[in-house]
Amino acid sequence: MPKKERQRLLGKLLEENPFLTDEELSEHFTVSVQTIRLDRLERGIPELRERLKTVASRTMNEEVKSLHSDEVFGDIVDMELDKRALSIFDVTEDHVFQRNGIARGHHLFAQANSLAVAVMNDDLALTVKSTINFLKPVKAGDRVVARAEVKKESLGEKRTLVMVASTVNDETVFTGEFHMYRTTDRKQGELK
Amino acid sequence: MPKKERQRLLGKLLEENPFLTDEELSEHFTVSVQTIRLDRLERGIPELRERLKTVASRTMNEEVKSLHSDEVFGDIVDMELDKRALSIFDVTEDHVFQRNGIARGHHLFAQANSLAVAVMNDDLALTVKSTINFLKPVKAGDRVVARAEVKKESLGEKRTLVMVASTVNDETVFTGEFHMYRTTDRKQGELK
DNA sequence: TTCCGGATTAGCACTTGGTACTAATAGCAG
DNA sequence: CTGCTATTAGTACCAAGTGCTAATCCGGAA
Repeated sequence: MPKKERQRLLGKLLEENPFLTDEELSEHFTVSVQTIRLDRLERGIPELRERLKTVASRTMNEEVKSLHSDEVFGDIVDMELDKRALSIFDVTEDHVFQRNGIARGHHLFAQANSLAVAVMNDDLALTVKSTINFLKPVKAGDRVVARAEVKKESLGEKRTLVMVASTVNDETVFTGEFHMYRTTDRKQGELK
Repeated sequence: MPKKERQRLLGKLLEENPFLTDEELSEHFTVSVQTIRLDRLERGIPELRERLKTVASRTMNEEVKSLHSDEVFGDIVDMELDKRALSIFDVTEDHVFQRNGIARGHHLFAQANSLAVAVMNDDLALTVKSTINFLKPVKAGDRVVARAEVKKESLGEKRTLVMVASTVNDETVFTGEFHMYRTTDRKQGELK
C-alpha cells in the first residue's frame, strides 16, 4: 500500500475510533510503530492521550450546553409584548453541518419559534402550525437577527399569527409564519 | 478537613471535572499527592487517563448514533435511503416548558427535520421550505416516533418532498412537509 | 507516661504510550 | 554507483500514573 493511501486511511480510522494506540495501528497496517508515528507527525494527528482529551472535552461542553440553552434559543434584545420582538443568535461551529458548514435548519427554526412564543403575552402559548422558508444558507460566525411581529388583524379567538423574519447582515435568510394558540381568550390589543 | 469529607468532595469534584491530575488535586486540598492516591484507591476512583477514556467513549457512543445519519436529533432506528426512515426521541424535562410541561415545538421540528435530512441519499441536503402542524401537546416522558417518507413523484430536479409524521402511542402529534434541496441531480429512485 | 493505630507523607521501581532524535537499511531511479 | 525516499531500529526522556515499603505525626487508651 502506498504511503499516501495509508495516511489517508489512518486519518479516517482515527476519526472513527480515536482509541487506537500506535501499536494497534502498526499491526493493522502491518508496518512498524515508527512508521505510524511518522505518519501521525506528517498529518498532524495527535497522540492517543491528546485525542481522548479533546473527545472528552467535547462531551463535557455539550452536556453543559444542552442544559444551559433552556427557555429561549437566542438572546432576546428587545420586546414589546403582543407587538414585536427581536432576538440575536450567534451561529457557531456547533450549529452547522460538518460537511458543508451550513447551519442546521432546526436552529433557525428554534430561534424563530422561541421568539414567537415569547412575544405572545400569554402564560401558555403554543405553536399550532407553521410555514417556514430557508432562503439563504447561514454559516458559522454569522449573527442571525430574528424579528417577530404579531399580526393584529389575524385569525379567530385564541389564535394569533406571528410573522418572523431572520436576517444576517440585513439579508433575509429565513422567514416563518407561526400560528399560535393562546389560552386566555382576549380581545385584540388588550393588554393582560 | 476530615478525611471522609475530603474524599466526598474529591468524588464530586472529579465528576464535574474529570481532567484534574493527582498533583492538581493535591494542591487543591493542600495534601500530598500520595494522600490523593490513597483517597482514590479507597473510593475506587480511576486515574486521569481512565477517566478520560470513559468520558470519551460516552461521547463516541452518542456520536455513533448520529454518525450514521450525520447529526440527528433523536435516534434513527430504521432507514431505507431515499425511501423512508424512522427515529425515536424520548422527551425529558429538559425539552418542555416549565410552566405547563408541554414540549417546545422546536424539538419536534428538530427531530423531523433531522430525519428528513438523513433520509435523503445525498451529501448535501438542505431544507428549503416546510409546513408543519402541531396537533397534540407532547409531555415529558413521551416517546415520539417520527416516520419520514420520501415522495417519489415530487417536485422538479434537485428538489424532493419528504413527509414526516410523528406519533406518541400511535396518536399523531405532529406532521410536516419538508421541501428538500439536493446537490446531486439524480433521477427518482436511482441509487447513488 | 508509654504504646498503639489510623492518617499522612516519602521514596523507589515499574508501566503505558507516547516525543524527539539519531542512525541504519532497503529499494528504486537516474 | 550515487542519491533519495521510505521504513525500521534504538536510545533517552516525559507524564501520570500503580504498587509497595518505610517513615512520621498525632490523638486516645492502658
